[in-house]
Amino acid sequence: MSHLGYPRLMPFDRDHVLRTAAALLTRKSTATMDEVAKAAGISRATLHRHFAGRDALVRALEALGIAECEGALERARLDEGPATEGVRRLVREIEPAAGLLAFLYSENQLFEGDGQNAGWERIDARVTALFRRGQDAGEFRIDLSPAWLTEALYGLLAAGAWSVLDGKVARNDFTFMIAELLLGGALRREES
Amino acid sequence: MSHLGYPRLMPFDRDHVLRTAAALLTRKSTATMDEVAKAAGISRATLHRHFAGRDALVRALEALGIAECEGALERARLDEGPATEGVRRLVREIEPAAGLLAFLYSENQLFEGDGQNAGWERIDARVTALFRRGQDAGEFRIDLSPAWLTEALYGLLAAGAWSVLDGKVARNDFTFMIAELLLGGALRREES
DNA sequence: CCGCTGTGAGACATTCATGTCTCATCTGGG
DNA sequence: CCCAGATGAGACATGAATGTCTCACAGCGG
Repeated sequence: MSHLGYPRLMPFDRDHVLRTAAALLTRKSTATMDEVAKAAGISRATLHRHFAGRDALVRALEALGIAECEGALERARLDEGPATEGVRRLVREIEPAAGLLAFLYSENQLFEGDGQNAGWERIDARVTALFRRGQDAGEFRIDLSPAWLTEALYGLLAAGAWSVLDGKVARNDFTFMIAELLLGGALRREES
Repeated sequence: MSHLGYPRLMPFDRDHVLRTAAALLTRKSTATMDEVAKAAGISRATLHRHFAGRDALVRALEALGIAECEGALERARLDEGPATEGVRRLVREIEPAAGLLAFLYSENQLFEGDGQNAGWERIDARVTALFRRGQDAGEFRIDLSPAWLTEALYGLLAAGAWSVLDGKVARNDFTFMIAELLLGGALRREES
């Protein structure tokens, strides 16, 4: 597996580099530019040719995360049908990006003070609106604010992603666990 | 507020330093030793006299977090009464340490590979046992594993702590929000 | 065949946090 | 009063990551 015999010159694949970096930084948020480059199979020089520095790389990852989120929001069609099903679709669609989001979730603590990226605000607004719609429709309880439900969703996504990475839970259970806990909670229902 | 007129020599207060460091690192996880020292009102030299380095400081914070957790576990008396009330008591008791735990929660991603501190394993075991007891008693649903409920609790505690820091939710709602979401979920109940 | 473009490898300077050290000063006890 | 202990301030060396640069070479098109 180490070398395939062709240490040839690879053309630069921006998307591949970003996704590899996301996967690495999710596991090791302090990885150096050199480690990122090696993980992506390119040289540090090339990495630096395309991303001015670590900040630029993280910002590109943030943009990727925002794009993935907005794609998931579109595919989940949050405006259609019951809000409950919208939440389930959202969790399902966002699952592939959960690792990247978990990294950004812990990294974004640094962005306080300089006004966070407008992209996150738009995403927040759409998710919050979903929970508010569910409350107005009588599906969701009204004693938990939409803002908190949104933050709780993020926290559960990150917890789920890390739990999968640590092998504490099975990847196949990811969507079910998060959606079920967020929607129904831990308490057993009295079945009708 | 800047100077009280007495820039005198302060005796070293280990607990005060640790708690100040925890508060700072919760907001800015990359704070330098110099920033930690200034925040605690001591010189970098003194800080380094008592903590061999950043690793030692983080480890001391980890030990503090473990101690706070175990204290909360004791006070919550998880073995008494319904597991549901045990969860509520645990969240209430652990609230003062939530910021520190949120920091350690994101920092502990680094500890992978070298075998994490045995203290966390003990805490994990006690919390997991609480959820399992609730399942056995018929209080909690059985299609969500105790391990996931434990991880979800950590994730919600971190999300709650960061939300309070960001001013997105009120500090007074912390315990209620976390316990209610974890136990009951977002769905509205059919009241009897 | 030749030249252009982009890459890999590595050298190099710079920056920054860290860790160690010295020295002056303050505090408290004998 | 004087000495021991501990702190604050700052200088200094170290190491790591970063950012910049050069050079050789592979691919690709004319």
